[in-house]
Amino acid sequence: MHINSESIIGWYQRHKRDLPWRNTSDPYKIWISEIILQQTRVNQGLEYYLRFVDRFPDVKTLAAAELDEVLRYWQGLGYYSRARNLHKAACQINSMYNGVFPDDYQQILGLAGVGKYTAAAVSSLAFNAAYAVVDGNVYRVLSRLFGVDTPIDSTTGIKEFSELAQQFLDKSDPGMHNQALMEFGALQCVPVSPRCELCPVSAHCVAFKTDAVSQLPVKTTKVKVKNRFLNYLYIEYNGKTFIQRREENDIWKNLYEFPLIESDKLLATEELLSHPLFIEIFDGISEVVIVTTSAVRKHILTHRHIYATFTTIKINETNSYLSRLTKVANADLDRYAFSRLTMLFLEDRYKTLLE
DNA sequence: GAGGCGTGGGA
DNA sequence: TTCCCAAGCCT
Repeated sequence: MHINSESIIGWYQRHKRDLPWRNTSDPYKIWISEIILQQTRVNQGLEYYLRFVDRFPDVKTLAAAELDEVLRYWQGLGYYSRARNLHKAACQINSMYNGVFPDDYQQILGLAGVGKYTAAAVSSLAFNAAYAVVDGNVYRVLSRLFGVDTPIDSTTGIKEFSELAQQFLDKSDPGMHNQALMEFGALQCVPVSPRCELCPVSAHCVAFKTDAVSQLPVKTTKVKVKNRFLNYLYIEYNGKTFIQRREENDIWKNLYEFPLIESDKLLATEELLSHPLFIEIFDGISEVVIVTTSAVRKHILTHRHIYATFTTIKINETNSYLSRLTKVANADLDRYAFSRLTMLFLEDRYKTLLE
């Protein structure tokens, strides 16, 4: 290997952003930041990080909290399994390591929600252990620098890049090396139209010299988008409404939502009213008034297109079905974690009420 | 090992 | 508009 990371580390020290998790050696806070930053940009995660560590400053505080509250702090950030696993891992650390964050790579790797990337990041950044991180940035930087066109999402690609990253690692300062490589990928060696004329290693970059920068890294799989149709029932009952907690292994698990009728296509109002579940939900209630049905909301996820409606329904009595749900005053809805889709509906509704 | 899991931003 | 993505992990 005829190039090392020295000039990338130099670039990092000149260009790095001042971020809160870079001003601490607390493995707990470094861990929290790494989980938040999974598949998430710094700008999106920064405020969440600050609020989260303010409310849950250490392992014991996090482990002692209710999952519902942890999810409240995660609301809107996405990939909610991260929050569930953070809570689970805090409990693991409590019971297995007396609340002291482990300093060993294998032990860190054993925590819920921690894979090879996060274990390498936390052990190198907090304990300077010699493990190279391999994240999306590193794939991109290494594939271009060394001209590797093995697909990064293939079994051989994962192995090849993992070995390359470990060889490339500056064992004298693994934490610095890892941060430098990721920041370099995030700010300089960006996915689209990088400014190679400003790059400190372009002279050594195989992709630059062969004009292949725009074609690296190589990825094979393409996500297939499926449609889902969600018909939510926003029920008005004496200033209160009904919500339920999602418990299935599905999108938004453990978040709250309004009573839901999922269908395989868009439903006209008459189809919704005659749906067996709708009939069951309002069974025995004499006066069920359809106040309004929202326009269809298209909620775009990476792998799903969700078409959702919110039907506002007014009732003056309850029944056995509804009594099994959580009845909540409208003013108290902010105590529960909801998906962005539902939050956006609630924000629109609140604005409408003010008009 | 392929599919599932969120959200928001930029070209 | 449409596409790709952004510091992955789990099953």
